[in-house]
Amino acid sequence: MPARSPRSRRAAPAGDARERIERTAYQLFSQHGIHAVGVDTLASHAGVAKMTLYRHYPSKDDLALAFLRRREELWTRTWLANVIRDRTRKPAERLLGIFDLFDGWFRKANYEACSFLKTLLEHSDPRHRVRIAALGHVQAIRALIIQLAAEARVRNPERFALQWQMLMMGCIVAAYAGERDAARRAREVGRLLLQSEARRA
Amino acid sequence: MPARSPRSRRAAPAGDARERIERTAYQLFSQHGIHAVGVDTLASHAGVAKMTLYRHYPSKDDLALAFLRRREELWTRTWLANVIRDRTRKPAERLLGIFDLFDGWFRKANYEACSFLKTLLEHSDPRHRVRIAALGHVQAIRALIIQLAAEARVRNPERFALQWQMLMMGCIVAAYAGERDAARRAREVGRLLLQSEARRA
DNA sequence: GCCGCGCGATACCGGTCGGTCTATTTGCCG
DNA sequence: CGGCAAATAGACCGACCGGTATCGCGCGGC
Repeated sequence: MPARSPRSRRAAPAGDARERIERTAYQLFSQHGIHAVGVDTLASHAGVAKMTLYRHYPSKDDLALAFLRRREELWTRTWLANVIRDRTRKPAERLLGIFDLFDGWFRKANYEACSFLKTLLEHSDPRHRVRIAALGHVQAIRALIIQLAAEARVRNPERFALQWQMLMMGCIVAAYAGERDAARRAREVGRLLLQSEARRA
Repeated sequence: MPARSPRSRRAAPAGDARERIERTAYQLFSQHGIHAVGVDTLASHAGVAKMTLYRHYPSKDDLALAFLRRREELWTRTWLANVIRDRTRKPAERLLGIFDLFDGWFRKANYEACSFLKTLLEHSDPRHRVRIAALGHVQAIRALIIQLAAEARVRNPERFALQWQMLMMGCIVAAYAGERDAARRAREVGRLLLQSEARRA
């Protein structure tokens, strides 16, 4: 239990509103982007008064930040990282498995692309908090790949990870442009990259 | 001369406003995205009355369409396609030259990323005219790559072009995320892809 | 020399934006 | 039971959204 405050407050109903808000923000923001969803829409979809929303989050930007954090928790950590590690113990296969995972993702009916990229692209001001946060989440994914690359005993994990992530981002965008086989095609390139970078221990 | 209408109209001052509008739209839309720029901002930056703007373009969407067309003319055709063809006659070098060109682009002070991708990502409705147009422009780029790939006698030009374009888009996004060497890293992967796909005649 | 039209300026339209305020209800706690 | 915190609905704010209407000016063609 996440220690609501110095002194224990409500028990059952409390936190319920906050959770509904954040869940709704996750759905709407990830599907339509942040700019495209107004706070009124958000509050009504969450079944919550606007004032309740503003009690929990000082501004829409803060809510956007919370959305990105949740996205990292659900998408990056729970979905990407964990599933990849559960699939196989062979590091190279784990890297390639990213694209197998992507393949299923791309075929979802309402494929929403990567929220971090969408957020990044829709905030042109480099000093904006939300953009900076999105950037951090992109780098968190890179950190993950660096680790996998190191386990795969790649020559230069940092460089490799940058290239691998470019492949990932490229196929995410390609899939959003309607290319159904983007993941498979990216996987083929990934295999090439892996072959050229791998060194036997 | 583009045949202004059935009967000749004004000579010198006419079309001036239209040109200013479109040039301003190009600057502002490519830098900040379409949603982020309002028509009032646009008109005032162009030094034009709002009504003049609406006389030339029925709606903001139509102006956005014109912006994308201009982007294809200036960016895709004039910059990308022509420069690539002028650099060398060797098809494989032309393909790799894309990333050399990108390298300079990424280092521009106000690097604005790819307008087609940004437009695509900020329109989630797949039936929206502007999104569909952006998609068309992305495919125009692919057509260009397919041609270069065919000239390079690649095994499967369509598949190759899709993979090559994923590399391009991936490094465009990576550069937007602040990765200064994205073009060089993408070029390395491109060389791998080229080596594996090339067949000697 | 006058008419027409492209243009600029400005006010306006209904709607939505992010954000605030108030008055009221609800429900847990000591 | 009384008090307090959380949540509610809804009005309200100034600003801006895309888009329209009106009017007056200046210039070019007949």
